Amino acid sequence: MAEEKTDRSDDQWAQELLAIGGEEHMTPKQIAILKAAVEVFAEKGYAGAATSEIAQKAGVAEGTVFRYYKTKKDLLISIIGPTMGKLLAPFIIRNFGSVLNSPYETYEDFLRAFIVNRLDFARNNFKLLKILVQEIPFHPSLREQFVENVMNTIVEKVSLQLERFKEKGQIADVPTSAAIRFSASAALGFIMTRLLFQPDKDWNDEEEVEILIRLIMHGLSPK
Amino acid sequence: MAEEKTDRSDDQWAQELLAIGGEEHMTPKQIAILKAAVEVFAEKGYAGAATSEIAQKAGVAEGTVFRYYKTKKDLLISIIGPTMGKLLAPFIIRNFGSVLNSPYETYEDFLRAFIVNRLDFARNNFKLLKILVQEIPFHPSLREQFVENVMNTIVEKVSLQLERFKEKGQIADVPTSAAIRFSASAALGFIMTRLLFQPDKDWNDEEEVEILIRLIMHGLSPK
Amino acid sequence: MAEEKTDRSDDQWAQELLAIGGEEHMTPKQIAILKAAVEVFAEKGYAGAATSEIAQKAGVAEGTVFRYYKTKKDLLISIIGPTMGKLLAPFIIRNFGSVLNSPYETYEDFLRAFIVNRLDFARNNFKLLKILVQEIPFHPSLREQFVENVMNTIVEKVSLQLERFKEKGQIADVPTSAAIRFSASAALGFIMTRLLFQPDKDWNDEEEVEILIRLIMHGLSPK
Amino acid sequence: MAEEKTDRSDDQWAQELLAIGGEEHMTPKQIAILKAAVEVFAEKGYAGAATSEIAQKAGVAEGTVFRYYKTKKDLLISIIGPTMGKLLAPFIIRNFGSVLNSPYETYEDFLRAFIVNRLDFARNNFKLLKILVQEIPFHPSLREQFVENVMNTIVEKVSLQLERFKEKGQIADVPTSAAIRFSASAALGFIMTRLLFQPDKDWNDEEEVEILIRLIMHGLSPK
DNA sequence: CATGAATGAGTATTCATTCAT
DNA sequence: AATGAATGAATACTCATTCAT
Repeated sequence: MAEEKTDRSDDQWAQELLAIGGEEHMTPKQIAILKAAVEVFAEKGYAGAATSEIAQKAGVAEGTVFRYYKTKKDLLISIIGPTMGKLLAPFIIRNFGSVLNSPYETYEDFLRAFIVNRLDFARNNFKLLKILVQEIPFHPSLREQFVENVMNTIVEKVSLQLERFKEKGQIADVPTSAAIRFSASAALGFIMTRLLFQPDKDWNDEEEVEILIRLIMHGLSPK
Repeated sequence: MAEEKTDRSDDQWAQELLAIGGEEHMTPKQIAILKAAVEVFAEKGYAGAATSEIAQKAGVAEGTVFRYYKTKKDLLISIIGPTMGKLLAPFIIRNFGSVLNSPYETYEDFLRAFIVNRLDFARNNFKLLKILVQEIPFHPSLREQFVENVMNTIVEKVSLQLERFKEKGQIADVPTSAAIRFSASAALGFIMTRLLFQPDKDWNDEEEVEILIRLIMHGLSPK
Repeated sequence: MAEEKTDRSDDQWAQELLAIGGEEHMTPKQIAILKAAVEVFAEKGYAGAATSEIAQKAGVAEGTVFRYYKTKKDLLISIIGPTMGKLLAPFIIRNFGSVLNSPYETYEDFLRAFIVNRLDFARNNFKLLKILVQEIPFHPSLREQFVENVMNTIVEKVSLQLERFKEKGQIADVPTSAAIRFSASAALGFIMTRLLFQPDKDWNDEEEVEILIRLIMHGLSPK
Repeated sequence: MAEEKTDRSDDQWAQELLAIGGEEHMTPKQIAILKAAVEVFAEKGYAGAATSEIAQKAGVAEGTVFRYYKTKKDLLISIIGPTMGKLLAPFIIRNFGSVLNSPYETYEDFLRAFIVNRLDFARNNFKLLKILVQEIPFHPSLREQFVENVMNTIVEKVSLQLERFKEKGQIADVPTSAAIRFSASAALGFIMTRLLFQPDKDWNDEEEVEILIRLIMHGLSPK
């Protein structure tokens, strides 16, 4: 649960990278390459990034990059792949097994946990996510993988939860897909505004999250 | 109001391009180049697009591309610039002048008009918007322009409306910025799912919009 | 004797061009093209000059340049050719016919007339000469033409004069070729310093010419 | 004193290049590139030279040229820069320190040493000098550098010598600048005729130099 | 393992020249 | 005669990839 912690310095995603890479069998040079690649891909995009710059930033020779990653695309994939996996982590961990094991009593609790957790993850993996979002449109295989593995998995797992809460009468009787989309959009909109569009604003995260949850749960209509 | 129509074939954005380019004084070749550029930029991204491919797809010689657009970046800007402008169109047109002139009695009406109108625009300008979204991270000048001109304008205009409705007691007393973000996120989430992630699903747009508006207005809580 | 006058404004070589071009059968556009070509060739060199810039500076369409001069090289040659011819003008005019007709009593008089006249010519045709000097190394045909027509002609004509003066005992008994080279070098060195290296210095031309002639005639040895 | 030797084959300037380039740390390929560049620049001029031709003539791939010289202009500068420096060599070496250290008793001796030495240098560095002379008009920075560093240095150093000889009554009382110009013009005129205009003539260099010196010292007047 | 020199296909851009109007 | 749109070969330069050391 390394990514759960807060108060990380900006590029603490280095730790994520180790986890992502499969931990043990990575040499310091390989780690340096991955770190440099994340940096450069995030800044210039895959097509605009030069492997020579990555090598230089990693402090290795140009050829060394290709010793670890046969092609430039391999390097991209070995960054994006694990990042996609990590997006699923909280669901796999927390909801492992059946719905019955779910620790959440209300949808509100579930939402709160989800938003706080993923905001934290996004904060700590900002550059990785930036690459993910930037490159998915240009690599059909990545897109497929993303839709199939990530989106479908999330939708499926959350659907189970949502329907449980619906049955309990905790939430309104709207199509599950619309409800998920609505929740996820509102949450993502906040996370992206928070980290991407206005990162320098003086945010009170806890308060904002509560407002967000209130809006999702009660909408804009007055009591 | 060219972008208001529905049921366009996939690349009917060609018409948009004509309007975007300043209409009358464009030669067929220039139009072909713009169309080809939109196609290729959307598919491969600016950095990954080859001017030679654009020329080939446009059916002109490589040199011809540069007769009309001095640089590759000029070509990008002459696509993105007008697109940004068009994003503002409904606000400028419909809410011209003061808030008092607003034709909307309720926030719900306003929301509905906004979502329908922009969904339609997005449908007809899908590739243009894709380029816009994809390239903004890599061109600081574009980002600035976008934030300053587009986002600030929208936020400002919508703020006025929202506060008017808040005064009327039509919507809850939440911070305006959070309310706007919430509304916009929900709307954008729908539009992107509709067009980007599941374009092939059999959507009933009118119904979906009504559900979406209901969710925004009442949230997920049961009556 | 148009080129004999002094006090010309900087680009009075326009008149030269008319004379050079064969005068009568040139349209205003052709003249404009030639003038523009001289300007651009002098500034950027033949290889670095763009015909489009020449056309623009001449105020004509790009195609028009090629109506008058089939190729870019034609344009260069039609500038350089006549300029080479003009270099010979004073000899052909003044020494027309036999040596006996020569109007000069002493080599000193001849030198003085030559230097003053050619300095004036150089002043009024500065750009033309610049082109000549710059391009001759790169166009073997031009070089041949220059050596054969210009240099040999000058050497031959001056040889006759020089030998006459040598017979008269007016000048020392050195090989004619060395004497010519010596005189021409000293004169050219002054002209180039005067116009090319230090054009802004406050020159007293008459005095300088007298010193130069004294040096050529008497060398550096003290009286 | 590498450049002092005579009887070099045509492109023995290769040795110069090694010295010019900083000697030791040049790979064979880099040397080949420099040699090819000198060849092509001399023949076609900087603007008319194609890097592809340089690469081909050097027997390396196009990319290799740019490994060693980031731009085409870098390549030019790395040829011209050291050549300019070498022009000053004899003054720096021979007249190091003050005028008092000068090894020459008479201006004639000084002239003779200068002409012989520089003729030899020009012979061995013909193409390098050709490039220098050809490109100076088109590169303002080169011109400045040349005037400031080379010309001014030479003029200054020679002025000191000349004035010393003038005081001794060895040479006439003409303005120093005119005397230098006169000497240099006569010498350069000979060197250029010797190497550029009539390289194939059967020259007796020693005799020619003596005549030249006599002309500079005593002019054309008979004894 | 690691290097970095070498490669050559690929890129954006320029420009002399042509030709339909 | 004059135009200027169109061309496409040529140009300087980049970069992912290979390979001998």
